[in-house]
Amino acid sequence: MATIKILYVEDEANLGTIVSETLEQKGFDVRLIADGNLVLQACLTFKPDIAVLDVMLPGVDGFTIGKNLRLQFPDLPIIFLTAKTQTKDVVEGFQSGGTDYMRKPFSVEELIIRIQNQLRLRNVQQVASEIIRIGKFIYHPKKLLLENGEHRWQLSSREAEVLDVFSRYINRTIDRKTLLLEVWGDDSFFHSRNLDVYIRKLRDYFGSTNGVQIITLKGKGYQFVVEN
Amino acid sequence: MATIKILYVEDEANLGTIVSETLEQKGFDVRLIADGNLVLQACLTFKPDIAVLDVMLPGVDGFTIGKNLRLQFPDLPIIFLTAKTQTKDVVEGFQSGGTDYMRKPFSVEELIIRIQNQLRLRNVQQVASEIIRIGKFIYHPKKLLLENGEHRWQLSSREAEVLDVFSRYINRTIDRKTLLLEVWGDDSFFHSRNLDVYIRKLRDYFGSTNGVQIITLKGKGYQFVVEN
DNA sequence: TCCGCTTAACCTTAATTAACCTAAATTGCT
DNA sequence: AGCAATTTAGGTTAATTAAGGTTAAGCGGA
Repeated sequence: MATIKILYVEDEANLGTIVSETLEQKGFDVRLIADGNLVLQACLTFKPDIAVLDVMLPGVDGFTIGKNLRLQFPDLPIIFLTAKTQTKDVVEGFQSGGTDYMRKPFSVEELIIRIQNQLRLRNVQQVASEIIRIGKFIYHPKKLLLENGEHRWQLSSREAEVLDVFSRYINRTIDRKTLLLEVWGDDSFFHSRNLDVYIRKLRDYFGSTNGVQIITLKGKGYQFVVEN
Repeated sequence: MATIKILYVEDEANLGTIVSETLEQKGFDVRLIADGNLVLQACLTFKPDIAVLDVMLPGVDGFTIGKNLRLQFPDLPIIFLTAKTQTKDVVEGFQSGGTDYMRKPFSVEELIIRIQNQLRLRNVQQVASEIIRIGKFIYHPKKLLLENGEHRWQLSSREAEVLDVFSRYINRTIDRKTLLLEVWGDDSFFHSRNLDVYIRKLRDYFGSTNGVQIITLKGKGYQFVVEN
């Protein structure tokens, strides 16, 4: 594998420099950014393998950045760093799309270990995702095939793209905007009407008696309820 | 798959019991084991979705157990718990096959979050079967479903959000401000009128003869009285 | 204690907004 | 051209918010 690229967002200059240098000594390619507003842009150009975000940034909230990153880069591992100690901050961190969470002060060695761990987990998961179980249904994302005991459906590509998103949010809520951004790339009015059409198609596939439901959360999105 | 199964290895009896009970309250199926030598055996019979290992076990070293587990169960998420603070212990944790690592003392809430995070990273399905008993009613928060023997109601998202708060305050008082802040995020005048509307809807669901009452405490909030 | 004032909560309706659904139009293949 | 998939369109329905009149609890002063 090529060098691992780390996007590191940290506003404290001293800390940022020290950590960056240490990571670079260990062979990582580090892009240090102090301004939270530049993160999305940097992700597009730098294409990091992992993002490390300080949460306590001036101006923008690190969790908000995390959420936006997650929308644009569904598979990017994100480690939050924060001085906050309350459990609810940890909760918020994971809900904001984080894949790991560390409290400050932290040791750089531990950060490195956790970075490597995240990359390892991501690889494991990517290999494993050939088949996704959705209640009594089985979805083959690579083949665009959805089946249950009785039927199999060859999905169209749009149908599959929407279901891909849903399959990552089993028994969780998906906001409409996430869906629109991931599938159509923007959340304009027309695409929104469009999404309605595909929600309808998925609901038709799942039926009303198979323990898989897409519940509308008006003004928010959907709850993808899957009974086991 | 039914509920999520957690293998929890902990030799301190008190701590083990408390954590197990809390996890069970949250709907997990927990197998508590005190003796590290029994872990492999328990994994074979119990088939957990995730393992939580205390590292400081008498006799066997938790890291060694982790390594063995990893050999036998390459995809099992493992969270190490330890009082050790040194970075090298964290390093050893991850090298021993761990997928996450927490320092003692820890909050059970954070443990739950990290468990769910590990499961999410592995695409293990979360359960939709969590239920809350409210007198003769059963509320399914994940499905936004309220039922008693006679009826079932698919709640709207706002109705469910308000009931979510109430369900945490069974036979206790909730102040109006708490409700407003949790559901609408602020306690402005309009949202306050708005809350009235939803209180009314909930009262309609519960009816006047089913032993569930929302009693007004004027100027303070509500008392959520539930007979058993 | 009783009366009246104040204020919070109740209740109903209207307005707004979001989502649903169906079908027609368009696009993009082959 | 013909077909399937996708997008566009618009009428319909439902959830939510906003508004305002009504009721009643609580409180202070006589």
